[in-house]
Amino acid sequence: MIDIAATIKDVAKYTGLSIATISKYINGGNVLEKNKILIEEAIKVLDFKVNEIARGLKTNKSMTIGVLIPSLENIFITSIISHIESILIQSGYSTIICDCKENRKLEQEKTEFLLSKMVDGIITMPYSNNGEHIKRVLEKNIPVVLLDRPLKDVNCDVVLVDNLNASYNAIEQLIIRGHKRIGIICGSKDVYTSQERLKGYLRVHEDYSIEIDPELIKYGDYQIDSGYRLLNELLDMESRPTAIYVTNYEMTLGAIMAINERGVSIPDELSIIGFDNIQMAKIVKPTLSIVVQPMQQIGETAANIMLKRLKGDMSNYPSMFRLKTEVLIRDSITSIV
Amino acid sequence: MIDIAATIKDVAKYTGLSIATISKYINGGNVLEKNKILIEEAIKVLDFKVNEIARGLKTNKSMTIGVLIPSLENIFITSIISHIESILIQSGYSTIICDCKENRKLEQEKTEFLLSKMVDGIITMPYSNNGEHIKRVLEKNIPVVLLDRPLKDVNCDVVLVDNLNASYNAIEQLIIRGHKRIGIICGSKDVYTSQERLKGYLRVHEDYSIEIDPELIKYGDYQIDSGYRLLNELLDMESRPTAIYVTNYEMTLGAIMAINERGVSIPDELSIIGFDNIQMAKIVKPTLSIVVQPMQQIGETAANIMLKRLKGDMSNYPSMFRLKTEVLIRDSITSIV
DNA sequence: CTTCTATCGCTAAACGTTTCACTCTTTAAT
DNA sequence: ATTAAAGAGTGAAACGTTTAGCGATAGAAG
Repeated sequence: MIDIAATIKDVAKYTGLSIATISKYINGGNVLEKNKILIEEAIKVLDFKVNEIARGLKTNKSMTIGVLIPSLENIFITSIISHIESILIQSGYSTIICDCKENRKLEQEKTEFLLSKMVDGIITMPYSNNGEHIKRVLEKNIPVVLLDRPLKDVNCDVVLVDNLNASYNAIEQLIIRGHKRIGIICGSKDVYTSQERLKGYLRVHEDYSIEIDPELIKYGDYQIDSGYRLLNELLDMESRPTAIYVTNYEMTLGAIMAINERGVSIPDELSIIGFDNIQMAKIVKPTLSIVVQPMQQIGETAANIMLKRLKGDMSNYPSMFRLKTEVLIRDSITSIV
Repeated sequence: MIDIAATIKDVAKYTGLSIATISKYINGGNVLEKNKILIEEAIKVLDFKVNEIARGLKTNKSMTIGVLIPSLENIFITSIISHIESILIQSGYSTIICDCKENRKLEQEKTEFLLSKMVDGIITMPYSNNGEHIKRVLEKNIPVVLLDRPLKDVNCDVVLVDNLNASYNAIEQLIIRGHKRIGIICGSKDVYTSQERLKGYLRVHEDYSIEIDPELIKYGDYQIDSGYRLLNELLDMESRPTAIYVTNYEMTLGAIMAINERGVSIPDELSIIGFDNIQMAKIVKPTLSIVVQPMQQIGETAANIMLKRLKGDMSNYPSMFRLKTEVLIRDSITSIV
C-alpha cells in the first residue's frame, strides 16, 4: 500500500508536532497524553518504522553483533549460535555470522569485514591461536566474547566448558569399572580444548595411581579421518586398550565408522566413550556413552555477558565462565573382570 | 593507536582536497595520479575506513541480506547458508541469520525484524506454507529468494532440487533390483518437498507398472521420532516391504535407530535408501545408500540470483532453479530373487 | 501577584557519506 | 585561432535520525 517508507518527518507532519517530539516519544520520553495518542495513530496509519541506519549514524551503534566461527557445518557451533541469536534478538540486536572455514587468513579478513560493518561487539570461537586480530578489535573498544577457548595475551570475557573435568569424569567412569588400559584420541597438540581434555585424562590416572602408557595417547586433528585412523591404530596394538575415549564429535564419528568396519563388539571387546551430539549417540548400537556440552548454556551465557558489556557494565571484567559438562553413561561401556 | 575513527573529512583535510573528491576516489572515480597517491597515503596514515552506516543512509542500502530459516541445528540448512555467505561476502554483503525455530509466529516476527534492519534482500527457506510475510517484503520491492520450496501465490525466484526425480531415481534403483514392495516414509502431507518426493515414488511405480499398496506409504513429520516409529510400523506389517525409502535426513536417523534395535539385517532382510548427510551414511554399517542434495550448488545459486536482482537485473523474473540430486548406491541395497 | 519549578515542545546542529550541478583546465578537432 | 568535449575538482544539499539547549506554559509556593 505504501510505496516509500514513512519517516519521522511524515509523522511530524501528520500530527502537527515537531520532529524532535516524535523522536522523544519513540525513545520513551514524556509527551502529553493527547499527543501520545495522536502520534500512535500517525505511526499506525503511516506504517512508520524507525530507520535503524539513520539512527545508527547518529548514535554510533549498529545494533549488530558479529559472530565469527571456524565452521558453520558443525552442529556444536550452530547450536550455540542459535541460542546466542535468541537472546540477542530480544534486545534488538541482529547477528552477522561469518564462517572462516578453518582458515587463518579468512579469520583475519572476516574480522576486518565485521569491523567495517560497524558491529557493536564480536562473539567468536577463535580458530587461530594467535589473537592479533582480536586485539585490534579490543583496541577500538569493541567488546569481544571468546567461545570455547581463551586466547593467550587477549584480555576479554570467555565462555567455555570445564574440559579438564569433563574428561576426568568420563575416564573415571571407565576406571571404576576396572579399566586400566584406556586409549584416548586427542585433537591437535596445540589446540586448547584438546590439551585440557588430555589433562583430565592424565590427572584421573594419577589420582587413581594408574600408570599411563604413552602409546595409548593418540593425537589427531578433530576431523573424521583421524578418529577413524587412530581408532584403528589403537586396536592394532599388541596390547590393546580395553576402553577408548574420543574427545570430539567428528572423531567420534570416525571411530564408530572404524568399529563398525572391523566388527568390534561393543562393549564386550571394547568400551567406548564419545563426545557431543546426542542424536548420534542414540542411533549407534549399542547406544553410545558420551560427554555432553551444554550448548544452550554456552550460547546464552555468551550473549548475556555481551549484552552486559554493551550496556557499559564492566564489572568483573574480564570474566571467565567455565561451564559444567555431563557424562551420559549408556550401553557402550562395561565393567571388566 | 587511533582513538576515534577517521572520517572522509579527515582525509580531505590531510590531502587538502575536498570531501567530494575523496568520495569520488573511494567510489572508483577518476582523480589525478598525484592526488590518487596522496589520498592513498592519507587513508593509510589515518587508517580511514568508510563508515558503512553513513553510506547506507545516503544510498538507501544496508549491504546486508537477511537469511531466514526454520532451524540452525540442521546440517542441510547450515551447509547451504555457509555457501551463500561465501558468495555474498565477495560482493561486500553481510548476512543476518534468523532462525525461526520452526515456529510460524517467530517466522513472521523475524521477517519484520529483518525489514526493520533494512536488509537489501531476503533469502529464506519458508516454514509456513502461507506466504503472507513474504508478500509484505516483495511489496516493498525487496528481492526475495526462496529456498527448497516454492510458496503458493508468491511470485519470486526459487532455488530447489528436483525432488520428484530424486525419488524416482532412488526407487528405480530398487525396482531394477527386483523389489516390488517398497515402503516410503514421507514427511507431512502438506509439505511441498514431501509431496514431490512421494510423486516420484508414485510415478516410477506407474512407469514400471508396479501396483502400489497404499499401506506402504507412511506419513511422518520429518522428525527423528517419526522415522523410528514408521519404520517399525512397516516392519510389523504381515506382508513386509523388501525395501524402504526414507525421505529426509532426520527420519533416516530414526529409521536406522529402529533397524539397529530390531537387529534387522541390512541388506539381506531389508534394503534401505536414506536421504542427505553423507557423513551419516558412511558410518552406518553396512554403508547406506542415499539421495544427496547439492548443498553447495543450492547456496551458490541462491546467492547469485540474489546478487543479480540487487544489481537491478530482473531478466527472467521470476526464475526457478531446479537442481539435480544424486543417488549414491552403496551396500544397504541388494537384489532380490 | 510574583517567583520558582516542572513539564513539554521546538529549533537547529550534527552524524559521515553521496551526488548534483557547476567551474575551471586541458586536450582535441575544425 | 576558435570551439567543443572531456577531465578533475568543488560546494552544498540531502539521507533520517538524535539531542543539546532553549522557550513557553501552568501549577505551586511564597
